[in-house]
Amino acid sequence: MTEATRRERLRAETEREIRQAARTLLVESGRDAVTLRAIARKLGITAPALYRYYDSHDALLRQLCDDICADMAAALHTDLAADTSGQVGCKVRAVCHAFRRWALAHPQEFALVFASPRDPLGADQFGSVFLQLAGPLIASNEDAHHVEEEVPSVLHEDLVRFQQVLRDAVAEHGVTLADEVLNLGKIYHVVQSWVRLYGHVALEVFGRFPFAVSNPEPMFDSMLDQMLSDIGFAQVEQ
Amino acid sequence: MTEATRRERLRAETEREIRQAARTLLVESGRDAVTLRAIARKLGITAPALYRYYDSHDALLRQLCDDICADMAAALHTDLAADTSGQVGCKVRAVCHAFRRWALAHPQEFALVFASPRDPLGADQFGSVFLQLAGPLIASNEDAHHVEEEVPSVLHEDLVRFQQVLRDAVAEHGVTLADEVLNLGKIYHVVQSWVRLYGHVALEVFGRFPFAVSNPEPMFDSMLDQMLSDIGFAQVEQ
DNA sequence: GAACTCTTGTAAACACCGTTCACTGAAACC
DNA sequence: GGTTTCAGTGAACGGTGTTTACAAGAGTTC
Repeated sequence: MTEATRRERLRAETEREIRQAARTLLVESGRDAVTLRAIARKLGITAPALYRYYDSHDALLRQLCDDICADMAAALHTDLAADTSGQVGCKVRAVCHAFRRWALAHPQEFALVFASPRDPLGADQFGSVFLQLAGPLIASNEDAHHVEEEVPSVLHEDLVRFQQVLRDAVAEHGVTLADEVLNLGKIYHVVQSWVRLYGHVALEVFGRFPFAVSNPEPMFDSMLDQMLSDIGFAQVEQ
Repeated sequence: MTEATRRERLRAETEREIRQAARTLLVESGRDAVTLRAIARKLGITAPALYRYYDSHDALLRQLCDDICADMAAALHTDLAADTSGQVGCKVRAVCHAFRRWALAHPQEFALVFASPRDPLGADQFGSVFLQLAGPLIASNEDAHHVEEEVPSVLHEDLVRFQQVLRDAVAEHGVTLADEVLNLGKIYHVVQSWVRLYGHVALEVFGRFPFAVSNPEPMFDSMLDQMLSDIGFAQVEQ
C-alpha cells in the first residue's frame, strides 16, 4: 500500500509537524513569533535542521501562506455546499459571508497572507481563491445584462485579460462560457465588487474603521446588497 | 530670540536627524531596515544613545508614523487649497485624489502606518486625517437629503457616535452643524464611502487586485463617481 | 556482512537585532 | 569652583536568520 519508504514517511511526518508548529505559533502569538528557533524548539530539534526542509525562513512562511489559503478554500467550499437554496444569488452571498467569517475567525492568518505578496504583479492569493469559487457562480447568472459601453475604454485591455482568467477558472469546473454571458460590463462590476468586499473585510479585520463599530455585520450586509444588485442579481429575501 | 539653551538646541537638532534618518531608511529600504543600529550608524553614534530620545524601537516607529501622517495632512491640505473651483463636490474629489496620489507616491510610508495600529479600537490614523479634511466638506453640502430610514437601525448607535466625531472635526474649523445637515443617512454613506476609498487605495498600493491592472486610475475615477453621487453630490464634469 | 552513499540532525560560529547597565566627559547651574 | 545634569560609549545579554563542518544512522551495493 504505502509506496513510500520508511525514510520518506518520516520526512513527510516531520514536515507536517513543522507546518503545524508554525501554524500554532502564528495563531497563538502572531507573525513575529514564527521563528525558526521557536519552531525547532517545538519539535525538539535545532534550528539549522529546518534547512533540510525549507530553503529559508521566507520559504517556510510562503508555505504557511499556501497552507492557510488551501484551508480557507476548503472552508469556503464547505460553506458553499451548505447552501442548498439552489439560487445563484444566494450562493454568491454565501461565499461572501464565508470569506468574511473566515477572515474574522483567523485574523493572524489573514494578516500574514495579506502582508505577504506572492507576486509583485497582482495575483493576490485571497483573490484567486475567492474568485475561483465566486467566478463560476457570477458567470452562470443568465439574467444580468451590462452593456460594454458602461466601462471606461481604457480598461478594456485589462478586463479582457481578467475575462480570460475567469474563463479558465470556470473551465476547471468543466463549464465553458460565451462572451455575451461573461461580458466586459459584468467583469467590470466583478472587479469593483471584489475591491469593495476585500476592502471591507480587510478594514474590519484590521480594525481600521474610522470609528469604533460595535457590530459591523449589518454594514457588511448592506454593502453586499448593493454589490449583488450591481452585479445583476435580483434582491433576495434573507 | 532663541529661548532654548545651547543644550536644548543640540538635542532638538539630533532628534530631527534621527527622524530624518529613520524616514530615509524606511523610504529607501522598507520597514525592516529601520533599525536602531542603522539609524545610529547614519548619525555616527551608537545605538544605545537613541534611548536618550526614545523609550524603545516601537516608540520611535510610532513617532515616525505621526510624522508621516502630519506630512500627508499637509500634502492633502495643499492639494485641496489648489482647487479653486469653489464647488464642494470638486473639493471632495480633489481630497480623494490627493489621498490616492500620496499613497501611491509613498508606498513604504503608507504600508508602515497601515500596519501600525495606534489604538486597538478603530481610530485609524489615515481615517482621522482624511475625514478631518473631507468631513467639513461633505457636511457643508446642503442639497443632500438622505432619510434615516435607509440605514439599518442596528447601526444607529455607532453612527451617532461617529456623527459626534465628525461634528468635533468640523468644530475645529469653527463651524457648527445642525442635525438635519449631518443626518445619519449621510453619515452612513460617508462611512461606506471611506471604506471603499481606503479599500481601493490599500489594494492598489499593495498590488492586490485580482489581476494585473495596467492603469487603475479610470477604475478609481469610476468608483469616485458612484461614491460622490451616493453621498449626494451632483455629477460633475471633469 | 562489509563498504559506501545519501540523508538527517547537531554544534559552533557569524552578523545582525533590541535592550540594559555601568561609566565617561562635557555642559549647565549655583 | 564644586556639583549636578545629561548625551554618548562600550560591553554585555538574549534573541534572530544563516552557514559551515561534522557525526551518526538508514539505505544501497557488492
